[in-house]
Amino acid sequence: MEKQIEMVEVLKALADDTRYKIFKMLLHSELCACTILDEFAITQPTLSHHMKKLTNSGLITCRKDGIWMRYSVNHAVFDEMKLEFQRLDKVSETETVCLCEKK
Amino acid sequence: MEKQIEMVEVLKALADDTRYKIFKMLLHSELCACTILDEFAITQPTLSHHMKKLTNSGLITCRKDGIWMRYSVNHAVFDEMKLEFQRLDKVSETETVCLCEKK
DNA sequence: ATGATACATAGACAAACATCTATATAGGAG
DNA sequence: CTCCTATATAGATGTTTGTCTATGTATCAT
Repeated sequence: MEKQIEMVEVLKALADDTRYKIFKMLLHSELCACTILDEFAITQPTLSHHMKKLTNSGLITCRKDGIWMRYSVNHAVFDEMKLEFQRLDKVSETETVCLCEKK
Repeated sequence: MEKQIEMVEVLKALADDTRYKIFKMLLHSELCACTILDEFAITQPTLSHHMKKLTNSGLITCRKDGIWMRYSVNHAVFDEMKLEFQRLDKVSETETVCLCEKK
């Protein structure tokens, strides 16, 4: 069964400069919060808030490792998002017709 | 030269239930504002506001046709967005290393 | 010129959001 | 148990956003 992802929630998670940059940082390596924090001019609670939005969307997962919280990309969700965009390109969904075509 | 798209701006444009649905409606047919409006329980000025966000991001284009404003997807931008996601998957950008790896 | 229709703009407002400071929690070291 | 470090939560605040009503603009038909 397919991952039922909430597209708009994932898009909202990525639709912020800071979070999009965090996402890109996590794409190729698992990082802990303090390492991510070093890259930004924000406070620790602000980062914590952003990480919550990212994990709530499903796009980012976290695991507790002693003192540290290690974050990484949930590639299943990312792949599903990309796949959804590919699908949109092909499928014609409801195919609305413009009512003003009475030229 | 490539379309220099502003990813986060495009993502912001799509990160709303109403706008995401509008985007999907426009993917396969050019539609005028009044036809789009029929599909939603919002007022005409609210739709106008959403269309502005979509067109400002570059993802949607519009052309005036007499009385009507006809909207459609700018596939160059949509393709560029998808391509960007594909690129991210491959390229390792800055490749940050976690500083807490002192296990 | 007048009226009707399609859309945009202005201004108001409540909800959501990004951010901060202060504080709580939880794990590890001594 | 105590202290330090990493992270989360609570509460406050200014900004952005989605929405509305009211009004302006532009195009077409009469």
